[in-house]
Amino acid sequence: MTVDLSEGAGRTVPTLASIAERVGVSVNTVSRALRAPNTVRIELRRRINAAMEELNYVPNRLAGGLSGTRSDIVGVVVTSLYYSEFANIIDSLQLALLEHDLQVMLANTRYNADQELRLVRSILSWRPAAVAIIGVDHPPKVVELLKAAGIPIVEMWDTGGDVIDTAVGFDHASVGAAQANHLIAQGYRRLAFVGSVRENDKRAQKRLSGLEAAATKASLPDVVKHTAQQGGNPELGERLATELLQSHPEIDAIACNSDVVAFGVLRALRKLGRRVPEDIGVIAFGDNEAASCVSPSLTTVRPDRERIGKLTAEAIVSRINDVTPYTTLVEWELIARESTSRMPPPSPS
Amino acid sequence: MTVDLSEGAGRTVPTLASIAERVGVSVNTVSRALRAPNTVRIELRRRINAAMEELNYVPNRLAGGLSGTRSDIVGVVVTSLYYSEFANIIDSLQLALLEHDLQVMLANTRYNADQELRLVRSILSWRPAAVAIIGVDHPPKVVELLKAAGIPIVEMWDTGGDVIDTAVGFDHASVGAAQANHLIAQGYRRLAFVGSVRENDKRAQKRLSGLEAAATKASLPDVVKHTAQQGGNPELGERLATELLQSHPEIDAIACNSDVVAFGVLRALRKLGRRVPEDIGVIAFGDNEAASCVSPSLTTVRPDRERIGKLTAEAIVSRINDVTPYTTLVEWELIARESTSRMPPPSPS
DNA sequence: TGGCATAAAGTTACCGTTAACGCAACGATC
DNA sequence: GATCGTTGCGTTAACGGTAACTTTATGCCA
Repeated sequence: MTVDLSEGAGRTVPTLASIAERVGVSVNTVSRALRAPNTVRIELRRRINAAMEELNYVPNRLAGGLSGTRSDIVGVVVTSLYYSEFANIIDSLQLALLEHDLQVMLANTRYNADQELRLVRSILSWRPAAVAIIGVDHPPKVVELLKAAGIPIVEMWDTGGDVIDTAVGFDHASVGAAQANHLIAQGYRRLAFVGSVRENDKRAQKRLSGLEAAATKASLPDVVKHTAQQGGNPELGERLATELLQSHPEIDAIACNSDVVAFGVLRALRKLGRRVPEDIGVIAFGDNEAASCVSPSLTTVRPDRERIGKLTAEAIVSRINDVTPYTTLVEWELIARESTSRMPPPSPS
Repeated sequence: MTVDLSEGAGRTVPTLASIAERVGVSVNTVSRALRAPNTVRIELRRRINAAMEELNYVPNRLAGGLSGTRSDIVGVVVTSLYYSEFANIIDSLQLALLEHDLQVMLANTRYNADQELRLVRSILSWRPAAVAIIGVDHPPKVVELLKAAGIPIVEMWDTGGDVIDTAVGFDHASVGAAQANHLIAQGYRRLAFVGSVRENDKRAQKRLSGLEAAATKASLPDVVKHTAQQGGNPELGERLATELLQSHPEIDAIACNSDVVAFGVLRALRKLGRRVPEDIGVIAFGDNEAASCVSPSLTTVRPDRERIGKLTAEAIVSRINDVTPYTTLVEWELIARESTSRMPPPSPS
C-alpha cells in the first residue's frame, strides 16, 4: 500500500526545513523568501533560491493550506465531460484561474444526484477557495453543504430560480422559445423534440418547456416529444428520429437537445428519404464544432462557453475579494444554417 | 482579501474536535470512527455519526493528507481540453478513480512547454498520490521533477521512447503508416498532410513521420505538408486545404491531423468542386463524434479513449500498490468510411 | 550620545488530522 | 487466581507550513 520510492529515491522530499538547514537560516525566513521576498535581504534570498533550485524544492500546499488562510483550490463540478459540452468551459475557466494561481479540482456527476452529493462533499473536504458548479438546481443537501462552506459558489450555465450565491449563465427556456420561433418563422408547423433529457438535466427540461410554451402561444399542435435517459450521441438521434417519424409522419420540424443527437437525426432523415430543410427542418443546441460541416449544415444555438468560463473565473476572484454576489447573463446566438432554411432570405429592399 | 463568511455563517466549520466535544470522546476516537469503524463500539459509532450528520461535518483532507501517508489526489496533466480530444479520457479516468476515492486535480498545458513545467510543479505541490500526463516527451526539468516526486507517473496517449515510469498508449508512427497504407490501397498516390502540428505536439509529429515513411517505402513522391501552429478547427482545415490545392493541384489524398480539421477540408473540397472520394481521398485521426455524420462520412483512426482512461486508472492503482512499472499498448482502429472508398470492396469470394 | 523607528531574522504557537503508543477493563486459559 | 491477549479508548507527537510576536542589528535625528 505504500508508495514506491525505489531506485535511489530513498532520500526524502525536501521541506522548508531542509532548505533552512542548508542555508543556515530559520524555517520562517525561507518561507518569507517565498511569500514576501522583499522582507529578506537580497543576497540571502539568492542563496535560498539557489538551495531550492538545487534540491528541487516544491512547496507543500497541503501544509500551506492547512496553516494559512488561503487554499488556492477551486472545485469545479460538471455534469458531463463527454464530447465538448462542458470541456471548453473548463478550458477557459482553468486558463483564467491560472493567472490567479488557482488550481482546478475536477468532479463529474454524470447527471447523477447521488454522485453530485458525494462529489461536492469530496470537493469541500479539500477546503477549496471557491466552487464552480454546473446548473442552479441541486439536491437540498448539496445546497446546504455549499452554503455552509462559507466560500464563494458560482453556478454556471443556467440562471434563474434560487441562486446560492453567484451565477453566470443564460435562460434556457428562452433558448427553447427562440428555437420554436425560428422554426415557425421558417414555416414549420408540426414540431417535435428529440434527444437525451435526463432526470437531472434541468437545463434540457427548461429548453423543452420554452419550446412548448412558444408553440402553444403560436397556436400550434402539441410538440411531440421522444426522449431518452441515456447520454446523447448520433446513434441515439438516429434511432429516436426513425421511431418518431414512424409514429408521427406528420412532423415537419425536429428540435434536438444537442447537436450530437441532431447529427444522427440528419442521418436518419437521409436514410428515410426526407429532404432537409424542404420536408423537415432540424434545429439543435450546442454549436458543436462539426455543426457547420455536416450537410445540410445544422441550425443551432451557440452558447458562449469560453465567455462563461472566463466570467466564472472573474466572479470567483471578485467574490473572494468580497464583492457582493451577482448574476451575469451570458449571450447566446441562434445560428441559422441550411437545416432550417426553407424560407428565402428576406429581400434586402 | 478574506473569504466572505457573511449572513450568520459566523460559526466556524466543524472539526473532529467539535464532534469529539459534542459526543464526549477524544478526537482520535472520532477519527477512528471514520477510518476504521470496527474499532469503535457500535453504539458510540452511531452517536458519532449522528453528531457528524447534525453538524454537517466534512473532513479536512488537507490536514489528513499532511498528517497521514495517503493524499488521494491524482494530478492529471493534459495538453488540450478543446473539443473532445482528451475530454473523454479524463471522463473515464475520473470515473474509474472515483471507485478508489481518488480525486482528479486538472491542469492543461495547451501544448506549451513552459506552462507544462509550471503546472507540473503546481500539481506536485499538492503532494498527489500519482500523476497522469499526456505524452512521453517532456522537458528535462519536468521529467526530473516527476521522477524526484517518488510517486507513480503514468504517461498516457503515447508510448515508446523514454517512459518515466508507466505508460498507457499507442504508437503514433504506426497510425501514420496505417493511414498512408490505407490511402495507397485505395489507389491514391500523391499524398498531402494538413493540420495543426504544434512544436510540442510530438504525437502529431510522429504520425506525420509514420505517414512519410510509409509513402517513401511505397516509392511515392514526397508527402506535401501544409501545417500550422495554431489549434485545429474546421476553419483552419478549410484554409489549409484551399491553399494546398492552389499550390499543389496534383494532390489526390489528404491526411489530416485531426477530424475537426478534416471537417473543414471536406468543406473546402466541396467549394472547390473536387469530388471526395473520387478525385481526392481524405483521412483523419481522432474519431470525432461527428465523423460518421458528415458527408462524405470521414475515414479516420479511432483511438480507444475510454480504455486509455480506464487503464490509466488501473495503472495508477497498481503502481500505488507497488506493482512494477509497465507499458500497456492500447488498440486503435482505422475506420474506413466514404471519404476514402475509391476502390470497390474486395469481392467476398 | 541617547532615543527611537525600522529592517531583518528568529521563536513560538497553532492549523486539523493521523499514527504510534499507553493503559484500563474484560474474558479466556491453565 | 495470576497470566495474557483483546478490545476500546485516550495521550501525545508529528506532518510542513504560516502568522503573530519577539529579538537583534542598523540608521537617523535631535
